[in-house]
Amino acid sequence: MKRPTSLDIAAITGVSQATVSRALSHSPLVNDETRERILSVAKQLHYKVDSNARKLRSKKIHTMAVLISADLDNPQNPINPFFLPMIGSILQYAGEKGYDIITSLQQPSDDWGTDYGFSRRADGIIFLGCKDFESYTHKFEYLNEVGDPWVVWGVNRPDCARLCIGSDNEDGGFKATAHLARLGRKRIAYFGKSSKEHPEFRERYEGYRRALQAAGLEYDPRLHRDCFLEREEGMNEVGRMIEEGVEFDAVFASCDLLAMGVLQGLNRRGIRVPQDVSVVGFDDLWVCSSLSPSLSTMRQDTEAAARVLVDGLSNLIENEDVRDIRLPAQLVVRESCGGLSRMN
Amino acid sequence: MKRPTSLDIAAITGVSQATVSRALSHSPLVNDETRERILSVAKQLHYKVDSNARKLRSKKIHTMAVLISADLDNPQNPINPFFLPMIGSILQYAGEKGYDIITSLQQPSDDWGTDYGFSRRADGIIFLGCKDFESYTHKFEYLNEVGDPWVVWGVNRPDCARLCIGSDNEDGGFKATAHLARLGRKRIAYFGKSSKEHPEFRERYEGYRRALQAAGLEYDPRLHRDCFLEREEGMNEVGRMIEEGVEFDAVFASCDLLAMGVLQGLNRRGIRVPQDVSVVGFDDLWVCSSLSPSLSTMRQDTEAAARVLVDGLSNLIENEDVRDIRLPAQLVVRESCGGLSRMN
DNA sequence: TTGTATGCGTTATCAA
DNA sequence: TTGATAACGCATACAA
Repeated sequence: MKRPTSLDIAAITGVSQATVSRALSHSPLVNDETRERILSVAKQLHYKVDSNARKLRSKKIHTMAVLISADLDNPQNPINPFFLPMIGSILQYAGEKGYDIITSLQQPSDDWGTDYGFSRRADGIIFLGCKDFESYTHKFEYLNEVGDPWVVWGVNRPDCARLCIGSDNEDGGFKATAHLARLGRKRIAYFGKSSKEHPEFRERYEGYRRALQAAGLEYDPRLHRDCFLEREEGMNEVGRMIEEGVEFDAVFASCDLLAMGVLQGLNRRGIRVPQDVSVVGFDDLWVCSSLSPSLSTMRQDTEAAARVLVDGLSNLIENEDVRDIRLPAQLVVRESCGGLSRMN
Repeated sequence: MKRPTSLDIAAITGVSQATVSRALSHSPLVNDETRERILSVAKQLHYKVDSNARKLRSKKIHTMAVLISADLDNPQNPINPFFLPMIGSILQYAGEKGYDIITSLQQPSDDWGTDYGFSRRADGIIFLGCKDFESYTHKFEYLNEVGDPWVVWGVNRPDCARLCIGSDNEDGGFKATAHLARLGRKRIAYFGKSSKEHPEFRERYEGYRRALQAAGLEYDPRLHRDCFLEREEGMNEVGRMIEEGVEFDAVFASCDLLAMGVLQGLNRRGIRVPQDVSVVGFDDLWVCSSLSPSLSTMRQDTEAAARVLVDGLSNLIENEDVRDIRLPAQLVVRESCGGLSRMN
């Protein structure tokens, strides 16, 4: 089947190519009856605008690039499962707003400033996470220099990013820890990163510290366990803590994957959750409700996130005002922190 | 910063624009020394080819569309987690092969035949799954009429698709069931679809039937439980089976999400896994090893799948020979089916 | 409200 | 090995 062009439609309809173009881009400068005729012929021939020609000619190309933080050393599971529903909602919502999405993994070798804007493949970029913000700083700065709009999820670094969107991590860390304290837990451990290279985890850590203070609990560095995103790390780290003889009765893990590892580690050592140790995670991965014990966690609203990201980037592209947004993270109580049971 | 064009590079280098274009597209028709000069200037200016101009002019646009099967009624989790690592690997591998990827959810309203090829947004389409193949048949047929190359994962329908790629579901279903029979299980239930609308699950079901026969076990329709992709369905269905008084000592669930629901349902009723009932799933989602009991399953190799899909579509696009491929599914034994424990 | 003419930044064809 | 020149299919300034 041959692909028809706007010239074909014009010839059949008996109008000029320009009028066809106008009719198809919903220009008001076209007679209703003419438009009807054009649209009907276009539909009959299954005509679609050549997106490349359109993008070449127009200033805006109505396309967003989504760059996903990925662990390329782990081909089995390169993308953090937290991002899955977010990607789904971004695809859905951006589609509704008329944006195409091109997706890519964050490659350290890439030159984002030119790979998208300069090659005119996208009007702007959404960064989903960023494993180590510091090491990418110069890339982001170059992106700013080039002038391409971009938004980043999670990382709160207004010094560098024109628009930062994420959950209110400090508040989330506070709520999680405060809940554990309210349950009477006195020796609450923090599992996760806390350095400035990982701003979103650092914030959760700061919330943890504030909650300890608010509850009158002393901070003990031995309860501060440095680990990152993997289940295995959580499992190993909790084992190490036990071997070191550190006493604890609760764990706030800065993400659910770590929390899952902690649950597994405790389980293997016969430590009961929540009777002996309460555990709260962060993210609310879909699997939390299927674990046993089911995992209490700070829920991040990925659907809202997707909307705010797409709207924010869209505003940047259109040169409208934007402002950073912190979405509230919400405590979801399940079995792993005692109290209510069988909830969800 | 202003975006440079090939004309700018030409002016600076003192050659014609045509030569610049040739140098940048690795044409052999250009003097080595000239090429060096051009590339160095291009690099200095951060020049990138305008992909829209290139795609407009050339026949092939080196872009694949990935259409993901999605449950749009479930905005919280529209994409099946099974696809996550596959998407990651597709992005990675297609990128290495020089293909752009545009991603979209399968919208029932879309006109795939023209939305991609006719709008020249992609050279071909990869379908990740398909909730109900029958209802989409006419769409696929139209796609064939239009001549756009496409590949589908999972569904084996050579009558319609030029290229079908998936796991060997029948063999997988057989192996899972045969393993349960080997453990001495006599009353093995099948959870999942079995109608022709869902070819990949039907095949798993057929493997189940064949294994029953091979083991000399009688087929009992009461052990044949119709349900689909959700954890909840698995949980509800196992409850229903128990209420109906159907005796069973094993479950082969046609996907891990169902199996997870089954585990939960059994757990709530105090039925022990694997002592009372053995459970085997299908997929090997990343969470299988974190459940308790950890879930035995038929592993689908998503990384191999990604390669085969991308290579297959690439071959279709280049008019080379293709042939359907069934990747072997591999039994992964974990706690839920007894036998070994603490494996993985 | 419509048509004419031009150009977006490439790749491809031809001639040199 | 290179340069001039013609498309690619559309959007838009301008004229009518």
